[in-house]
Amino acid sequence: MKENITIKQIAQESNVSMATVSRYLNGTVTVSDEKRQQIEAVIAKYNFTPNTNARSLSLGRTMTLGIVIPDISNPYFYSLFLEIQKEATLNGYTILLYNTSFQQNRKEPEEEEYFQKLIQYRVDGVLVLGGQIDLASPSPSYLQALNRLGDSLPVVVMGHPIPESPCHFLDPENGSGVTTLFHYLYSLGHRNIAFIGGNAGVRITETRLAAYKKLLDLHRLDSQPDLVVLTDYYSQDGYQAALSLMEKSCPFTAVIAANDNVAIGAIRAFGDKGFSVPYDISIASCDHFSAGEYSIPRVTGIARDTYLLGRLLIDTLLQNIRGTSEDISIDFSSSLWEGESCRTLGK
Amino acid sequence: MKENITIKQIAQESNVSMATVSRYLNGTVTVSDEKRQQIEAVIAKYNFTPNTNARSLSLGRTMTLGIVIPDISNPYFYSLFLEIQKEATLNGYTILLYNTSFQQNRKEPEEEEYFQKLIQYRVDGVLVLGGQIDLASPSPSYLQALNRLGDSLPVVVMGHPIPESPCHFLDPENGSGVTTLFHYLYSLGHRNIAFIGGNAGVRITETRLAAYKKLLDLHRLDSQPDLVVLTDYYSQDGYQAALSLMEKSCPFTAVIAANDNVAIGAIRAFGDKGFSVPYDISIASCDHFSAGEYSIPRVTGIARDTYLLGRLLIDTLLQNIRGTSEDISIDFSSSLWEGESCRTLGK
DNA sequence: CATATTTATGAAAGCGCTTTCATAAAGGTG
DNA sequence: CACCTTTATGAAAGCGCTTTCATAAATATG
Repeated sequence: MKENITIKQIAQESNVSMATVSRYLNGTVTVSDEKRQQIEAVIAKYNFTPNTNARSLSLGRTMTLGIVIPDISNPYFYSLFLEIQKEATLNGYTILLYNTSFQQNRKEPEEEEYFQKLIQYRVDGVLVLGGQIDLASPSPSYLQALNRLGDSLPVVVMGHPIPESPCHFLDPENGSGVTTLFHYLYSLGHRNIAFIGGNAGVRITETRLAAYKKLLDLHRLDSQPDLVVLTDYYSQDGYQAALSLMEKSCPFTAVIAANDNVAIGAIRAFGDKGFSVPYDISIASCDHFSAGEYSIPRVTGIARDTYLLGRLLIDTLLQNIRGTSEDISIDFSSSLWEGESCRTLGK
Repeated sequence: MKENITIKQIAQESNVSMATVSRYLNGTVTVSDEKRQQIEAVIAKYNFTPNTNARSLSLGRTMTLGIVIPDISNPYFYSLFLEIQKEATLNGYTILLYNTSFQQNRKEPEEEEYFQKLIQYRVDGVLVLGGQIDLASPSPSYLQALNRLGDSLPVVVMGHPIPESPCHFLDPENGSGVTTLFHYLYSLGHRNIAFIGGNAGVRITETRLAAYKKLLDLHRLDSQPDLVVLTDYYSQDGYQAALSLMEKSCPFTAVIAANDNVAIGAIRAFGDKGFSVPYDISIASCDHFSAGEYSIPRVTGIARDTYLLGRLLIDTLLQNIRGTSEDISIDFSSSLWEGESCRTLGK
């Protein structure tokens, strides 16, 4: 292992001062040709790379952005992340990623620990994408930790705004996806539409559920509690939800699922019980991604524009860091991707 | 935004020296009750958190581990990551994650940049999981960057060993999965077995392909070049591969796919052309994960023990950091998970 | 050519923390 | 009780970098 070599040593060996080496490295000021060559030679000789910690300490700025994300393997979050990372890099920032594997019933306050760490690392800004913020009522200690974070740094949160918080909020879920799906299924003739969403108590679910109920109301349809099953976002959850839907005796011909994975799990469960999608049951997903394009049948669903959203998130944060805070609002384009999982009723 | 407060200010306001505050924070030495209380009060008042950069600088150690991973959304890598993160945290390390979104034909040398950054950040150790190292012949500049990384820090690489490298290598792929699948399909009566693997030129693919060819040989079966299609690891690749398999006139009754996603894409393609899995064609996956458990039909495949592997990787790195380097070798348990995508031939 | 301006450079202070060294106070020993 | 440990504390140096301030050299200006 090579011992760490410092600017000081580079300076000595190339017969210049530390200041000059530093200036050469940062290009802040022109260095004479002669010295530049000496310096370059010595740097190359030792493969020298400046110590970022020391630099940050001296600069009072780390050029690092923290991002706290509940489940990076979730395609929705992953695509947001990719866009954010790209934009951050272009602006000279390095990303410090914390994947919290947030699960509702988990005891460990992982997110709070990560908030604390981000403060300690003195990152220049933080992006919080979902997680406990999405719970209908986040724990007091979480809220305190988030506020403390917002007090120390520029923070942009993707989720429902919390009153009096020093953070900035951006809430892309307004139930419009459910509305689109509902109208679509309704126009195909479906009147008994079930809803298998994400976890109860989670904001996004509540919003979608509210939209769902409002639509039932609008169309003068009865709201059947038995047609609502809330679970989680994985295939196994869709599977379980579909089973429980079938156990109840309330009839239904169509299902709105929280995302593609849930829809795929449900298709599997229906199939296992002898029902076919879309012939017996239609199913559509609130959150389309590539998994739904290769399943059998392909899952019809709402494709959200993560490209735009990711960009908006990082841009907002960068603006915050630069102090030119300015509230933006954008209509998120989302479109219906049609597979074969829905079918006109009664044909 | 709160201005940053330092140990010095805490010390002044609680009438002790900086040294005492530092000692209190790190618990290195007992501090008298009286002073401790003063200090605690002032810290609470300001919500003070020590600056990690300064700490690292002074300590010459960052308690940070770098991990470079080609695609964290890939379930295989994600499960490795979760295990690694858990173990690292338990040992007091924070993870700096770089997702390279490595793609073979990409021009940008992302990985090399990240190696450089990790050196600059003076992380205490690095884990490189796949990526360009998996190419049959990584570029010279990549190798140089990797070696430079290994020269500066303890580095553990998951991938095929490179001679003379200062890094440690751990190569979990030996083709045994393909062997298991082949025997399984053979025992079901299949003799015309196709292989749709990951990218050509990638080590893991070559290893699996070599195993595949050796098995054909062993069973005295003809090796048909038309039955081998190399693409990538996503569903769309499986889809394309299956199409191209059907275009050729070489008959086959079974397919070994690189992973579940590829298998699912292939099933889709066969279906689109009027063939049913498993009735017309059997298909099995080298890398089983949950996606294959909910597809229709469920995909039979090799489940690799990522729990064990992740643990081995991080343990090896930690040992390296502690200087107690010791080569371990473990047999990776992998087991056959049976779905419904394979069927006895001719019944 | 004398003076004013620009440019290249170095010395040294400072970023926020840890730790060595020194010292004073407290406790233990025969 | 004199002496030796142990324990709690502070002063100050040092980690590797940036940057201000000062200075010397080079160039421009009238």
